[in-house]
Amino acid sequence: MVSERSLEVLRVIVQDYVSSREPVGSKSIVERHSFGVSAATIRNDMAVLEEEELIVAPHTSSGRVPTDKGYRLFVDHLADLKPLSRAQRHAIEIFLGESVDVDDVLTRTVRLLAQLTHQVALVQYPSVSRARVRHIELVPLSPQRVLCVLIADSGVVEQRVAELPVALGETLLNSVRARLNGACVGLRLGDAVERLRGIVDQFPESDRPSIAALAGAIAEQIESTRHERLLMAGAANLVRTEHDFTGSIYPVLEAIEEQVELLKLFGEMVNEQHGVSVSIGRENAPFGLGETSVLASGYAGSGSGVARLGVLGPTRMDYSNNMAAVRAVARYLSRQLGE
Amino acid sequence: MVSERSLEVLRVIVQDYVSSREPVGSKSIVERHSFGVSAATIRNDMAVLEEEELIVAPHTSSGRVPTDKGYRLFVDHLADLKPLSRAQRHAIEIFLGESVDVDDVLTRTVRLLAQLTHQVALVQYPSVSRARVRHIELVPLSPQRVLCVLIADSGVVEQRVAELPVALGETLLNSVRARLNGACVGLRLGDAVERLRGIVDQFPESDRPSIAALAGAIAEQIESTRHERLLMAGAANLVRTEHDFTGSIYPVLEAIEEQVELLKLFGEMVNEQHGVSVSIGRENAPFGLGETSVLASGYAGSGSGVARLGVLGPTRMDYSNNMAAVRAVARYLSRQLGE
DNA sequence: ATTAGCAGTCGGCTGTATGGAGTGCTAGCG
DNA sequence: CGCTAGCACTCCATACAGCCGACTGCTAAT
Repeated sequence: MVSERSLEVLRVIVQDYVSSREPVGSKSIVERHSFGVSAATIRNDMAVLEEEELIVAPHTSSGRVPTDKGYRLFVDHLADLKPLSRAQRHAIEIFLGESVDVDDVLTRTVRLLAQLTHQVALVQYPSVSRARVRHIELVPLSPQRVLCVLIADSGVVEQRVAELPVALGETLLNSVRARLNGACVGLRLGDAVERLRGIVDQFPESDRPSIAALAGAIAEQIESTRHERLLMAGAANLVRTEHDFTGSIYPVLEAIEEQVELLKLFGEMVNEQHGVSVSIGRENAPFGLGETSVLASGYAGSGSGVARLGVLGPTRMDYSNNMAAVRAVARYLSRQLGE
Repeated sequence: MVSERSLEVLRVIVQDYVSSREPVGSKSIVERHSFGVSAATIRNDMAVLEEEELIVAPHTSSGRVPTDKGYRLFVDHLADLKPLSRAQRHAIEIFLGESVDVDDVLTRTVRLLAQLTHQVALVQYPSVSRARVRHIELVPLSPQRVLCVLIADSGVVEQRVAELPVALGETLLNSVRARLNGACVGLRLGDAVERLRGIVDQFPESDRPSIAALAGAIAEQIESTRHERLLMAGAANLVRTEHDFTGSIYPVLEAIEEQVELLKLFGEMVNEQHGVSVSIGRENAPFGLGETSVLASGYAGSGSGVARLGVLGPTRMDYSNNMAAVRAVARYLSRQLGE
């Protein structure tokens, strides 16, 4: 039904439409590509593609535009990820190589990705549910307020202030610190939460309320790291591509800032460890992103535990280039964090 | 030259233009406000205002629009900061009251401010140059890598990994930690940097390279906190007001993401401790923000040291409301951090 | 000083004509 | 049977003309 050449036609329609932003007609196809057949033949092929709902004509007599289904076929079978240019690889090395800590490397990564793809870039903080506790530090701020610092082996540092109902002396605090570290270091964060509950009972009754407050604060910290965060960069790029949206980009930006829907989407997308997942157009409608495409890839932090990164942009985007960029950055980031 | 009534006319022109987005004519003024004079009289006043370059007519025969100079006069002499509504005050209390740490309170603040003003909100991290060292923690990650955590009394926590040329044993690390804390706790961050240099000499020669690496990492951390950061929220609001810009909002969003120019602008704006500073339109041209206005106010973190927060939006914005919101949020934030 | 009236200007909207791009269809060719 | 050339048709985009309405500036009268 759909001949080999028809698919080739679909490919060039996607490519030309992405680069020119104009519906592409049969004539311009034979001009720009050497199919060795005439425009009329291409038209027949296009009729087949339209029959299959892979392309559509915005108006009775205008060129054709890929449908969501067309893009889907393109990324699944037609797109060849062109490797990044030497300059681009170099930029990744240089730019990410200078990072000093986890926050820094993620901030740099998200900016870099926005620059490489010219889209909105998103990086999820490493999920630490499977990371392990490296160290717990308690710092008295005032007699009844203690800053709890939790350091995970992924390099992530969480902080929180605990309010104590009863003041704790310095020696007791030291004892608590030692006990906490002894019990929790090396545990997965999830397991640490349970262990924390048992610790309270090991202290004299009078101190328990305060120690319970401390343990509770740390448990909350661990929970809050599950409460995942997202870094964003390149919002300006969305504005640049505003013409590609039928309505306003306002709800899109809102959804991005809101984060929660986006995190859900990320969660559903990435399943395989490697490889870039693509979610196109209406597939994202439940998330208020019906006119956007999202590319995502998992990356592995050192404490294992997989997090995601990717880009978001109009359905009409350069999938080949962007998929390659996402893949490369994800790989490099995994390597960087693994060290 | 400019009569009392002329100024009143300017005021209503600003107000009406802001709320209607349409150039305002003499007729609509006498309809909507009770000046007790006719449209022709208003026209005479408007001629004076135009003479003074406080308003301008986009086309030969259309209503008038305030100029940058007109807005300036308005905010300096005509605007009355209407106090926030009871509901708004309540929202601030509720929303910020739940915060658990400095990062959290700033994130909430910037979102709140964006919501109250319907503009892009900006919050600068508390400058800690005058904050004091509360605690330094060293956590070995591997024999030659140590995570340095620096806790300031403003509640800010900085982290960085130091690479050691030679491994340090646990006891030595403990000794270094004690020495560092003994020397630096209580010092202003700026002073701590100098003190760090002297410490290296107190250890045996063989260990000095590694200890120098540690001290260097901490010194760098302190420096990097000067390297100021900005939180942003409400980018979607900028898109909503896109019509108010003659060109694209692309360069505006870019400037915001870039941060550096914006930080300069913030730095130049806020001088007095209290009160909201306003920078209007072309006054911001050197920063690539010639069509935007920026409202800013200082706020005081606990460790003293003043940082800024504010909003950015099109010149045509509701100055009265937004100045009130910025002032209220700055005050509340100062109080919150002061506790 | 204020007002009423009037002429003049210009933006924005509507309706019409035109050019051009692209399609679908059909008949003919290898 | 696939491919091609040609043709009639559709519809968008643009330009242009004309009209309406809003507003101003000016002048003369109060």
